[in-house]
Amino acid sequence: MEYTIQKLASLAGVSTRTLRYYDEIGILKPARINSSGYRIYGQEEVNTLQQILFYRELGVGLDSIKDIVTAPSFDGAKALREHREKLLEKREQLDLLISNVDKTIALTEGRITMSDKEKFEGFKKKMVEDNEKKYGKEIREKYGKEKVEASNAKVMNMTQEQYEEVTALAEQIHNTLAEAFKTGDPASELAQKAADLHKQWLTYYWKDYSKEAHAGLAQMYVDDERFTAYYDKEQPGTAVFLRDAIHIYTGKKI
Amino acid sequence: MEYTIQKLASLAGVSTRTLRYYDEIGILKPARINSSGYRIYGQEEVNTLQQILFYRELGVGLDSIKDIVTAPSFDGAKALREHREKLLEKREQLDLLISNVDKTIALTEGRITMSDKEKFEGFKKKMVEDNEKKYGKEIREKYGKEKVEASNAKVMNMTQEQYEEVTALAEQIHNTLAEAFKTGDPASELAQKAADLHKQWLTYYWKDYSKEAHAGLAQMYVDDERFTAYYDKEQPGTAVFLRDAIHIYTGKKI
DNA sequence: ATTGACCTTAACGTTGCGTAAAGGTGTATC
DNA sequence: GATACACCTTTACGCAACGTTAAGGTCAAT
Repeated sequence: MEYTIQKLASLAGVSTRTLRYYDEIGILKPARINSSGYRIYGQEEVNTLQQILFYRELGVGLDSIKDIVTAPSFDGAKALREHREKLLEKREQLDLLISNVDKTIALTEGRITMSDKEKFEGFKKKMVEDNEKKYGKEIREKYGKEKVEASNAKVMNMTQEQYEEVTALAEQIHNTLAEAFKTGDPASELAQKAADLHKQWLTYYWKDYSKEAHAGLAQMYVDDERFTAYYDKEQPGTAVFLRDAIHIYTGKKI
Repeated sequence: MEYTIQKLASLAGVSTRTLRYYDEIGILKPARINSSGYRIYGQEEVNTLQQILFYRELGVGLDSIKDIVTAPSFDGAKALREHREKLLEKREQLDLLISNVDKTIALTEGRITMSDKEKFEGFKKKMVEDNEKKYGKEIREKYGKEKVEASNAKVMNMTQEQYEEVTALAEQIHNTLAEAFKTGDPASELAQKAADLHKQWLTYYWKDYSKEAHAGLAQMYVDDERFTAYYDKEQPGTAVFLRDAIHIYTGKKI
Protein backbone atom coordinates (compact mmCIF):
# COMPACT_ATOMS: atom_id res chain seq x y z
CA MET A 1 0.00 0.00 0.00
CA GLU A 2 1.33 3.39 -0.99
CA TYR A 3 0.25 6.68 0.40
CA THR A 4 0.45 10.27 -0.71
CA ILE A 5 1.18 12.74 2.01
CA GLN A 6 -2.43 13.52 2.78
CA LYS A 7 -3.49 9.91 2.80
CA LEU A 8 -0.86 9.10 5.35
CA ALA A 9 -1.62 12.22 7.33
CA SER A 10 -5.29 11.41 7.69
CA LEU A 11 -4.45 7.79 8.38
CA ALA A 12 -2.19 8.76 11.23
CA GLY A 13 -4.19 11.74 12.40
CA VAL A 14 -1.46 14.30 11.88
CA SER A 15 -1.16 17.27 9.52
CA THR A 16 0.66 17.24 6.21
CA ARG A 17 2.86 19.98 7.60
CA THR A 18 3.94 17.62 10.31
CA LEU A 19 4.93 14.98 7.78
CA ARG A 20 6.87 17.52 5.73
CA TYR A 21 8.54 18.69 8.90
CA TYR A 22 9.47 15.14 9.82
CA ASP A 23 10.93 14.76 6.35
CA GLU A 24 12.81 18.02 6.77
CA ILE A 25 14.41 17.05 10.04
CA GLY A 26 15.21 13.60 8.71
CA ILE A 27 12.99 11.73 11.09
CA LEU A 28 10.68 10.23 8.46
CA LYS A 29 11.70 10.27 4.82
CA PRO A 30 9.20 9.13 2.17
CA ALA A 31 9.89 5.80 0.51
CA ARG A 32 10.31 7.60 -2.81
CA ILE A 33 9.54 10.77 -4.71
CA ASN A 34 7.43 10.33 -7.84
CA SER A 35 7.96 12.03 -11.20
CA SER A 36 6.00 15.09 -10.11
CA GLY A 37 7.99 15.50 -6.93
CA TYR A 38 5.22 14.08 -4.72
CA ARG A 39 6.19 12.28 -1.51
CA ILE A 40 5.17 8.65 -1.61
CA TYR A 41 5.13 6.65 1.62
CA GLY A 42 5.12 2.87 1.97
CA GLN A 43 4.37 0.31 4.63
CA GLU A 44 7.66 0.75 6.38
CA GLU A 45 7.08 4.47 6.75
CA VAL A 46 3.68 3.80 8.26
CA ASN A 47 5.31 1.67 10.92
CA THR A 48 8.03 4.20 11.60
CA LEU A 49 5.45 6.95 11.91
CA GLN A 50 3.58 4.88 14.44
CA GLN A 51 6.76 4.54 16.46
CA ILE A 52 7.38 8.26 16.25
CA LEU A 53 3.90 9.13 17.38
CA PHE A 54 4.13 6.66 20.20
CA TYR A 55 7.26 8.19 21.62
CA ARG A 56 5.91 11.65 20.99
CA GLU A 57 2.91 10.70 23.06
CA LEU A 58 5.27 9.91 25.90
CA GLY A 59 6.64 13.41 25.72
CA VAL A 60 9.98 12.48 24.19
CA GLY A 61 11.57 15.22 22.09
CA LEU A 62 11.83 14.76 18.36
CA ASP A 63 15.61 14.73 18.30
CA SER A 64 15.63 11.93 20.83
CA ILE A 65 13.03 10.15 18.77
CA LYS A 66 15.29 10.59 15.79
CA ASP A 67 18.02 8.66 17.56
CA ILE A 68 15.54 5.96 18.40
CA VAL A 69 14.06 5.45 14.95
CA THR A 70 17.10 6.09 12.80
CA ALA A 71 19.79 4.17 14.67
CA PRO A 72 18.86 0.50 14.27
CA SER A 73 20.73 -0.68 17.33
CA PHE A 74 19.92 2.29 19.49
CA ASP A 75 19.21 1.63 23.10
CA GLY A 76 15.71 2.95 23.25
CA ALA A 77 15.33 1.72 26.78
CA LYS A 78 18.18 3.91 27.91
CA ALA A 79 16.60 6.98 26.35
CA LEU A 80 13.34 6.09 27.98
CA ARG A 81 14.98 5.60 31.33
CA GLU A 82 16.47 9.05 31.05
CA HIS A 83 13.11 10.40 30.07
CA ARG A 84 11.63 8.63 33.04
CA GLU A 85 14.12 10.28 35.35
CA LYS A 86 13.03 13.65 34.07
CA LEU A 87 9.42 12.80 34.67
CA LEU A 88 10.19 11.69 38.20
CA GLU A 89 12.01 14.93 38.88
CA LYS A 90 9.05 16.77 37.50
CA ARG A 91 6.76 14.93 39.84
CA GLU A 92 8.93 15.79 42.81
CA GLN A 93 8.74 19.38 41.72
CA LEU A 94 5.00 19.06 41.63
CA ASP A 95 4.84 17.59 45.11
CA LEU A 96 6.88 20.44 46.48
CA LEU A 97 4.69 22.87 44.66
CA ILE A 98 1.58 21.34 46.11
CA SER A 99 2.94 21.65 49.61
CA ASN A 100 3.82 25.22 48.79
CA VAL A 101 0.28 25.89 47.67
CA ASP A 102 -0.98 24.39 50.89
CA LYS A 103 1.28 26.67 52.85
CA THR A 104 0.21 29.68 50.86
CA ILE A 105 -3.43 28.91 51.48
CA ALA A 106 -2.64 28.74 55.16
CA LEU A 107 -0.81 32.00 54.81
CA THR A 108 -3.73 33.80 53.24
CA GLU A 109 -5.87 32.52 56.04
CA GLY A 110 -3.40 34.08 58.41
CA ARG A 111 -2.35 30.85 60.08
CA ILE A 112 1.35 31.05 59.36
CA THR A 113 3.78 33.51 57.89
CA MET A 114 6.17 32.72 55.14
CA SER A 115 9.47 34.30 54.40
CA ASP A 116 10.20 35.37 50.85
CA LYS A 117 12.54 32.46 50.57
CA GLU A 118 9.94 29.93 51.57
CA LYS A 119 7.55 31.31 49.05
CA PHE A 120 9.68 30.03 46.26
CA GLU A 121 10.63 26.68 47.62
CA GLY A 122 8.33 24.90 45.28
CA PHE A 123 9.99 26.42 42.28
CA LYS A 124 13.51 26.00 43.35
CA LYS A 125 14.38 23.12 41.18
CA LYS A 126 17.95 24.21 41.26
CA MET A 127 18.09 23.82 44.97
CA VAL A 128 16.66 20.37 44.75
CA GLU A 129 19.23 19.41 42.19
CA ASP A 130 22.05 20.91 44.19
CA ASN A 131 20.83 19.11 47.23
CA GLU A 132 20.62 15.89 45.32
CA LYS A 133 24.16 16.31 44.08
CA LYS A 134 25.36 17.26 47.49
CA TYR A 135 23.58 14.75 49.65
CA GLY A 136 21.74 12.33 47.42
CA LYS A 137 24.65 10.18 46.46
CA GLU A 138 26.12 10.25 49.90
CA ILE A 139 22.86 9.21 51.45
CA ARG A 140 22.42 6.39 49.07
CA GLU A 141 25.90 5.16 49.77
CA LYS A 142 25.41 5.53 53.46
CA TYR A 143 22.11 3.83 53.87
CA GLY A 144 22.24 1.75 50.76
CA LYS A 145 19.89 1.94 47.88
CA GLU A 146 19.27 -1.75 48.20
CA LYS A 147 17.12 -1.05 51.14
CA VAL A 148 15.07 1.42 49.17
CA GLU A 149 14.70 -0.95 46.29
CA ALA A 150 14.11 -3.95 48.48
CA SER A 151 11.31 -2.09 50.15
CA ASN A 152 9.63 -1.58 46.83
CA ALA A 153 9.86 -5.28 46.17
CA LYS A 154 8.47 -6.06 49.56
CA VAL A 155 5.37 -4.03 48.86
CA MET A 156 4.33 -6.23 46.01
CA ASN A 157 4.89 -9.22 48.17
CA MET A 158 2.06 -8.13 50.39
CA THR A 159 -1.33 -9.65 50.43
CA GLN A 160 -4.35 -7.47 50.23
CA GLU A 161 -4.87 -7.79 53.95
CA GLN A 162 -1.32 -6.84 54.68
CA TYR A 163 -1.63 -3.95 52.34
CA GLU A 164 -4.67 -2.73 54.18
CA GLU A 165 -2.93 -3.16 57.48
CA VAL A 166 0.05 -1.18 56.38
CA THR A 167 -2.02 1.69 55.03
CA ALA A 168 -4.02 1.77 58.23
CA LEU A 169 -0.78 1.80 60.17
CA ALA A 170 0.55 4.66 58.07
CA GLU A 171 -2.49 6.70 58.88
CA GLN A 172 -2.20 5.87 62.54
CA ILE A 173 1.41 7.03 62.51
CA HIS A 174 0.38 10.19 60.80
CA ASN A 175 -2.24 11.00 63.39
CA THR A 176 -0.17 10.02 66.38
CA LEU A 177 2.75 12.02 65.06
CA ALA A 178 0.60 15.08 64.54
CA GLU A 179 -0.68 14.81 68.10
CA ALA A 180 2.78 14.20 69.49
CA PHE A 181 4.18 17.15 67.61
CA LYS A 182 1.90 19.44 69.57
CA THR A 183 3.59 18.38 72.80
CA GLY A 184 6.88 19.48 71.30
CA ASP A 185 8.67 16.73 73.21
CA PRO A 186 10.11 13.83 71.21
CA ALA A 187 10.55 11.89 74.43
CA SER A 188 6.89 12.18 75.30
CA GLU A 189 4.72 9.12 75.50
CA LEU A 190 2.87 9.98 72.35
CA ALA A 191 6.04 10.60 70.40
CA GLN A 192 7.44 7.29 71.54
CA LYS A 193 4.24 5.60 70.52
CA ALA A 194 4.62 7.15 67.09
CA ALA A 195 8.17 5.82 66.90
CA ASP A 196 6.95 2.37 67.89
CA LEU A 197 4.22 2.47 65.26
CA HIS A 198 6.81 3.55 62.79
CA LYS A 199 8.88 0.54 63.67
CA GLN A 200 5.90 -1.72 63.12
CA TRP A 201 5.21 -0.01 59.85
CA LEU A 202 8.81 -0.53 58.84
CA THR A 203 8.64 -4.26 59.37
CA TYR A 204 6.19 -4.39 56.52
CA TYR A 205 8.87 -3.03 54.25
CA TRP A 206 12.07 -4.36 55.69
CA LYS A 207 12.89 -7.95 56.05
CA ASP A 208 14.89 -7.51 59.19
CA TYR A 209 14.67 -4.69 61.65
CA SER A 210 17.62 -3.19 63.41
CA LYS A 211 17.79 -0.15 65.63
CA GLU A 212 20.72 1.23 63.66
CA ALA A 213 18.87 1.04 60.40
CA HIS A 214 15.77 2.54 61.94
CA ALA A 215 17.78 5.43 63.36
CA GLY A 216 19.54 5.81 60.03
CA LEU A 217 16.28 6.02 58.16
CA ALA A 218 15.04 8.62 60.60
CA GLN A 219 18.11 10.71 59.89
CA MET A 220 17.45 10.29 56.18
CA TYR A 221 14.02 11.82 56.67
CA VAL A 222 15.78 14.97 57.74
CA ASP A 223 18.69 14.88 55.30
CA ASP A 224 16.72 14.16 52.20
CA GLU A 225 14.57 17.06 51.18
CA ARG A 226 12.03 14.84 49.51
CA PHE A 227 11.28 12.94 52.68
CA THR A 228 11.35 16.12 54.68
CA ALA A 229 8.84 17.69 52.33
CA TYR A 230 6.58 14.71 52.84
CA TYR A 231 6.69 14.72 56.61
CA ASP A 232 6.67 18.48 56.93
CA LYS A 233 3.77 18.83 54.54
CA GLU A 234 1.28 19.75 57.21
CA GLN A 235 3.54 20.83 60.01
CA PRO A 236 7.05 22.02 59.25
CA GLY A 237 9.46 20.49 61.69
CA THR A 238 7.70 17.15 61.83
CA ALA A 239 10.53 15.32 60.09
CA VAL A 240 13.04 16.53 62.65
CA PHE A 241 10.62 15.72 65.42
CA LEU A 242 10.11 12.21 64.15
CA ARG A 243 13.84 11.69 63.80
CA ASP A 244 14.42 12.81 67.37
CA ALA A 245 11.66 10.58 68.64
CA ILE A 246 13.06 7.59 66.80
CA HIS A 247 16.57 8.30 67.98
CA ILE A 248 15.31 8.32 71.52
CA TYR A 249 13.25 5.19 70.85
CA THR A 250 16.15 3.26 69.38
CA GLY A 251 18.73 4.77 71.70
CA LYS A 252 20.92 5.27 68.64
CA LYS A 253 22.23 8.36 66.95
CA ILE A 254 23.71 8.65 63.54
CA MET B 1 13.13 44.54 51.25
CA GLU B 2 14.34 45.63 47.83
CA TYR B 3 15.83 43.40 45.23
CA THR B 4 17.93 43.95 42.15
CA ILE B 5 17.08 41.78 39.22
CA GLN B 6 19.54 39.06 40.06
CA LYS B 7 18.62 38.96 43.70
CA LEU B 8 15.01 38.42 42.84
CA ALA B 9 15.89 35.96 40.11
CA SER B 10 17.93 33.73 42.39
CA LEU B 11 15.33 34.06 45.11
CA ALA B 12 12.64 32.87 42.77
CA GLY B 13 14.75 30.40 40.86
CA VAL B 14 14.22 32.04 37.50
CA SER B 15 16.63 33.73 35.13
CA THR B 16 17.17 37.46 34.84
CA ARG B 17 16.11 37.12 31.24
CA THR B 18 12.76 35.86 32.44
CA LEU B 19 12.28 38.87 34.67
CA ARG B 20 13.23 41.22 31.84
CA TYR B 21 10.84 39.39 29.60
CA TYR B 22 8.06 39.69 32.16
CA ASP B 23 8.81 43.38 32.32
CA GLU B 24 8.76 43.59 28.55
CA ILE B 25 5.35 41.95 28.20
CA GLY B 26 4.00 44.01 31.07
CA ILE B 27 3.35 41.11 33.38
CA LEU B 28 5.74 42.17 36.13
CA LYS B 29 7.08 45.70 36.15
CA PRO B 30 9.76 46.60 38.70
CA ALA B 31 8.70 48.86 41.55
CA ARG B 32 11.03 51.53 40.25
CA ILE B 33 14.05 52.18 38.07
CA ASN B 34 17.04 53.67 39.84
CA SER B 35 19.23 56.45 38.55
CA SER B 36 21.42 54.03 36.59
CA GLY B 37 18.47 52.42 34.87
CA TYR B 38 18.55 49.32 37.09
CA ARG B 39 15.33 47.49 37.81
CA ILE B 40 14.45 47.55 41.51
CA TYR B 41 11.77 45.17 42.80
CA GLY B 42 9.88 45.44 46.08
CA GLN B 43 7.72 43.26 48.28
CA GLU B 44 4.66 43.57 46.13
CA GLU B 45 6.58 42.35 43.11
CA VAL B 46 7.79 39.33 45.05
CA ASN B 47 4.21 38.37 45.74
CA THR B 48 3.13 38.98 42.19
CA LEU B 49 6.01 36.91 40.85
CA GLN B 50 5.01 34.08 43.11
CA GLN B 51 1.51 34.20 41.68
CA ILE B 52 2.87 34.28 38.16
CA LEU B 53 5.03 31.25 38.78
CA PHE B 54 2.14 29.34 40.30
CA TYR B 55 0.07 29.79 37.23
CA ARG B 56 3.00 29.22 34.94
CA GLU B 57 3.58 25.91 36.62
CA LEU B 58 0.04 25.00 35.77
CA GLY B 59 0.76 25.55 32.12
CA VAL B 60 -1.31 28.71 31.90
CA GLY B 61 -0.10 31.02 29.14
CA LEU B 62 1.55 34.25 30.16
CA ASP B 63 -1.09 36.40 28.52
CA SER B 64 -3.78 34.66 30.57
CA ILE B 65 -1.63 35.10 33.63
CA LYS B 66 -1.44 38.73 32.79
CA ASP B 67 -5.20 39.01 33.02
CA ILE B 68 -5.15 37.20 36.33
CA VAL B 69 -2.46 39.20 38.07
CA THR B 70 -3.52 42.56 36.74
CA ALA B 71 -7.20 42.03 37.56
CA PRO B 72 -8.05 44.31 40.49
CA SER B 73 -10.59 42.13 42.27
CA PHE B 74 -9.16 38.73 42.74
CA ASP B 75 -9.97 36.09 45.31
CA GLY B 76 -6.52 34.79 46.08
CA ALA B 77 -7.46 31.93 48.38
CA LYS B 78 -10.14 30.63 46.09
CA ALA B 79 -7.79 30.76 43.14
CA LEU B 80 -5.18 28.91 45.13
CA ARG B 81 -7.57 26.14 46.00
CA GLU B 82 -8.35 25.82 42.34
CA HIS B 83 -4.62 25.78 41.68
CA ARG B 84 -4.27 22.97 44.07
CA GLU B 85 -6.90 20.89 42.35
CA LYS B 86 -5.23 21.41 39.03
CA LEU B 87 -1.88 20.49 40.44
CA LEU B 88 -3.26 17.26 41.80
CA GLU B 89 -4.78 16.51 38.43
CA LYS B 90 -1.50 17.22 36.79
CA ARG B 91 0.26 14.84 39.10
CA GLU B 92 -2.24 12.15 38.23
CA GLN B 93 -1.45 12.70 34.60
CA LEU B 94 2.25 12.58 35.30
CA ASP B 95 1.83 9.32 37.17
CA LEU B 96 0.00 7.87 34.22
CA LEU B 97 2.69 9.04 31.87
CA ILE B 98 5.39 7.57 34.06
CA SER B 99 3.69 4.21 34.27
CA ASN B 100 3.28 4.24 30.50
CA VAL B 101 6.95 4.97 30.09
CA ASP B 102 7.74 2.17 32.51
CA LYS B 103 5.76 -0.23 30.46
CA THR B 104 7.37 0.92 27.27
CA ILE B 105 10.79 0.42 28.81
CA ALA B 106 9.75 -3.11 29.59
CA LEU B 107 8.69 -3.67 26.04
CA THR B 108 11.73 -2.04 24.53
CA GLU B 109 14.07 -4.07 26.66
CA GLY B 110 12.15 -7.11 25.71
CA ARG B 111 12.62 -6.37 22.05
CA ILE B 112 16.31 -6.02 22.47
CA THR B 113 16.87 -9.17 24.45
CA MET B 114 14.21 -11.31 22.84
CA SER B 115 14.99 -12.89 19.54
CA ASP B 116 11.49 -13.85 18.65
CA LYS B 117 9.73 -10.76 17.57
CA GLU B 118 6.33 -12.32 17.43
CA LYS B 119 6.59 -13.52 20.95
CA PHE B 120 7.35 -10.01 21.91
CA GLU B 121 4.31 -8.76 20.12
CA GLY B 122 2.18 -11.24 21.99
CA PHE B 123 3.82 -10.28 25.21
CA LYS B 124 3.28 -6.64 24.53
CA LYS B 125 -0.31 -7.16 23.65
CA LYS B 126 -0.95 -9.24 26.70
CA MET B 127 0.79 -6.95 29.10
CA VAL B 128 -0.50 -3.69 27.82
CA GLU B 129 -3.97 -4.57 26.76
CA ASP B 130 -4.91 -7.28 29.18
CA ASN B 131 -3.17 -6.05 32.21
CA GLU B 132 -3.83 -2.40 31.78
CA LYS B 133 -7.10 -2.02 29.95
CA LYS B 134 -8.88 -4.92 31.55
CA TYR B 135 -7.47 -5.07 35.02
CA GLY B 136 -5.29 -2.05 35.39
CA LYS B 137 -7.67 0.47 36.75
CA GLU B 138 -9.74 -1.82 38.89
CA ILE B 139 -6.84 -3.73 40.34
CA ARG B 140 -5.09 -0.49 40.98
CA GLU B 141 -8.00 0.64 43.07
CA LYS B 142 -8.43 -2.62 44.83
CA TYR B 143 -4.93 -3.70 45.67
CA GLY B 144 -3.10 -0.43 45.43
CA LYS B 145 -1.30 0.96 42.48
CA GLU B 146 2.10 0.60 44.04
CA LYS B 147 1.84 -3.14 43.90
CA VAL B 148 0.82 -3.14 40.28
CA GLU B 149 3.64 -0.85 39.39
CA ALA B 150 6.14 -2.85 41.32
CA SER B 151 5.01 -5.92 39.45
CA ASN B 152 5.37 -4.15 36.15
CA ALA B 153 8.81 -3.04 37.20
CA LYS B 154 9.80 -6.61 37.84
CA VAL B 155 8.47 -7.80 34.52
CA MET B 156 10.34 -5.11 32.71
CA ASN B 157 13.59 -6.38 34.11
CA MET B 158 13.22 -9.84 32.69
CA THR B 159 15.62 -11.02 30.09
CA GLN B 160 14.57 -13.20 27.22
CA GLU B 161 15.89 -16.26 28.98
CA GLN B 162 13.93 -15.50 32.09
CA TYR B 163 10.88 -14.81 30.02
CA GLU B 164 11.18 -18.19 28.38
CA GLU B 165 11.71 -19.88 31.68
CA VAL B 166 8.73 -18.23 33.23
CA THR B 167 6.43 -19.06 30.33
CA ALA B 168 7.65 -22.65 30.36
CA LEU B 169 7.03 -22.75 34.08
CA ALA B 170 3.54 -21.36 33.63
CA GLU B 171 2.74 -24.10 31.19
CA GLN B 172 4.18 -26.72 33.47
CA ILE B 173 2.04 -25.43 36.30
CA HIS B 174 -0.98 -25.55 34.07
CA ASN B 175 -0.37 -29.14 33.08
CA THR B 176 0.54 -30.35 36.52
CA LEU B 177 -2.45 -28.61 38.00
CA ALA B 178 -4.77 -30.17 35.44
CA GLU B 179 -3.39 -33.60 36.28
CA ALA B 180 -3.55 -33.00 39.99
CA PHE B 181 -7.12 -31.76 39.76
CA LYS B 182 -8.15 -35.17 38.51
CA THR B 183 -6.98 -36.75 41.77
CA GLY B 184 -9.29 -34.37 43.60
CA ASP B 185 -6.85 -34.21 46.49
CA PRO B 186 -5.02 -30.94 47.09
CA ALA B 187 -2.67 -32.77 49.45
CA SER B 188 -1.65 -35.25 46.76
CA GLU B 189 1.89 -35.38 45.51
CA LEU B 190 0.96 -33.88 42.17
CA ALA B 191 -0.98 -31.03 43.73
CA GLN B 192 1.93 -30.24 46.01
CA LYS B 193 4.24 -30.29 43.03
CA ALA B 194 1.96 -27.78 41.33
CA ALA B 195 2.10 -25.59 44.42
CA ASP B 196 5.87 -25.84 44.43
CA LEU B 197 6.05 -24.92 40.76
CA HIS B 198 3.74 -22.04 41.50
CA LYS B 199 6.13 -20.86 44.16
CA GLN B 200 9.00 -21.00 41.70
CA TRP B 201 6.93 -19.13 39.17
CA LEU B 202 6.15 -16.48 41.75
CA THR B 203 9.80 -15.80 42.42
CA TYR B 204 10.01 -14.46 38.91
CA TYR B 205 7.54 -11.78 39.85
CA TRP B 206 8.27 -11.23 43.47
CA LYS B 207 11.58 -10.25 44.85
CA ASP B 208 10.98 -11.80 48.25
CA TYR B 209 8.99 -14.93 48.82
CA SER B 210 7.06 -15.55 51.99
CA LYS B 211 4.61 -18.31 52.79
CA GLU B 212 2.11 -15.80 54.06
CA ALA B 213 2.17 -13.82 50.87
CA HIS B 214 1.95 -16.98 48.80
CA ALA B 215 -1.06 -18.14 50.75
CA GLY B 216 -2.55 -14.68 50.46
CA LEU B 217 -2.19 -14.67 46.74
CA ALA B 218 -3.79 -18.09 46.53
CA GLN B 219 -6.78 -16.77 48.39
CA MET B 220 -6.88 -13.84 46.04
CA TYR B 221 -7.24 -16.29 43.15
CA VAL B 222 -10.48 -17.41 44.69
CA ASP B 223 -11.73 -14.02 45.82
CA ASP B 224 -11.13 -12.20 42.60
CA GLU B 225 -13.38 -13.49 39.89
CA ARG B 226 -10.97 -12.50 37.16
CA PHE B 227 -8.30 -14.77 38.51
CA THR B 228 -10.87 -17.42 39.21
CA ALA B 229 -12.09 -17.22 35.66
CA TYR B 230 -8.56 -17.67 34.41
CA TYR B 231 -7.85 -20.75 36.48
CA ASP B 232 -11.29 -22.26 36.09
CA LYS B 233 -11.27 -21.77 32.36
CA GLU B 234 -10.86 -25.44 31.56
CA GLN B 235 -11.93 -27.03 34.80
CA PRO B 236 -14.25 -25.16 37.14
CA GLY B 237 -12.99 -25.52 40.67
CA THR B 238 -9.34 -25.33 39.75
CA ALA B 239 -8.80 -21.99 41.47
CA VAL B 240 -10.15 -23.35 44.75
CA PHE B 241 -8.11 -26.50 44.28
CA LEU B 242 -4.96 -24.51 43.70
CA ARG B 243 -5.66 -22.36 46.71
CA ASP B 244 -6.14 -25.41 48.90
CA ALA B 245 -2.98 -27.00 47.57
CA ILE B 246 -0.99 -23.84 48.23
CA HIS B 247 -2.46 -23.47 51.69
CA ILE B 248 -1.37 -27.00 52.47
CA TYR B 249 1.98 -26.37 50.84
CA THR B 250 2.64 -23.23 52.82
CA GLY B 251 0.99 -24.46 55.97
CA LYS B 252 -0.78 -21.12 56.16
CA LYS B 253 -4.35 -20.12 55.88
CA ILE B 254 -5.70 -16.69 55.27
C1' DA C 1 43.05 53.10 36.93
C1' DT C 2 41.94 48.67 36.47
C1' DT C 3 39.47 44.59 37.78
C1' DG C 4 35.29 42.06 38.09
C1' DA C 5 30.72 41.62 39.20
C1' DC C 6 26.94 43.73 38.27
C1' DC C 7 23.45 46.10 35.12
C1' DT C 8 21.40 47.69 30.34
C1' DT C 9 19.24 47.04 25.40
C1' DA C 10 19.18 44.59 21.02
C1' DA C 11 18.55 40.77 18.44
C1' DC C 12 18.89 36.18 16.79
C1' DG C 13 18.06 30.94 18.15
C1' DT C 14 15.10 27.29 19.91
C1' DT C 15 10.69 23.46 19.36
C1' DG C 16 7.14 21.71 16.72
C1' DC C 17 4.68 22.80 14.09
C1' DG C 18 0.37 26.48 11.96
C1' DT C 19 -0.46 29.27 8.33
C1' DA C 20 -0.15 31.67 4.29
C1' DA C 21 1.90 32.64 -0.37
C1' DA C 22 2.99 31.40 -4.93
C1' DG C 23 2.97 28.06 -7.91
C1' DG C 24 2.92 23.12 -10.38
C1' DT C 25 -0.06 18.55 -11.28
C1' DG C 26 -4.11 15.35 -12.16
C1' DT C 27 -8.55 14.44 -13.37
C1' DA C 28 -13.26 15.53 -14.49
C1' DT C 29 -16.38 18.27 -16.81
C1' DC C 30 -18.15 21.73 -20.04
C1' DG D 1 -9.14 22.87 -25.15
C1' DA D 2 -10.50 25.61 -21.42
C1' DT D 3 -11.90 25.57 -16.79
C1' DA D 4 -12.52 24.06 -12.19
C1' DC D 5 -10.95 21.96 -8.24
C1' DA D 6 -8.44 19.09 -5.35
C1' DC D 7 -4.19 17.79 -4.89
C1' DC D 8 0.96 18.50 -4.49
C1' DT D 9 5.46 21.43 -4.04
C1' DT D 10 8.94 24.92 -1.72
C1' DT D 11 9.67 29.10 0.90
C1' DA D 12 9.11 31.58 4.72
C1' DC D 13 7.21 34.10 8.54
C1' DG D 14 4.70 33.45 13.21
C1' DC D 15 3.92 31.42 17.98
C1' DA D 16 5.64 30.89 23.29
C1' DA D 17 8.78 31.69 26.55
C1' DC D 18 12.47 32.39 27.12
C1' DG D 19 18.30 31.11 26.22
C1' DT D 20 22.14 33.04 24.49
C1' DT D 21 25.56 35.99 22.74
C1' DA D 22 27.01 40.78 21.77
C1' DA D 23 28.17 45.36 22.91
C1' DG D 24 28.34 48.29 26.21
C1' DG D 25 27.35 51.18 30.89
C1' DT D 26 27.79 51.11 36.48
C1' DC D 27 29.60 50.16 41.16
C1' DA D 28 32.78 48.92 44.69
C1' DA D 29 37.16 47.54 45.73
C1' DT D 30 41.87 47.28 45.03
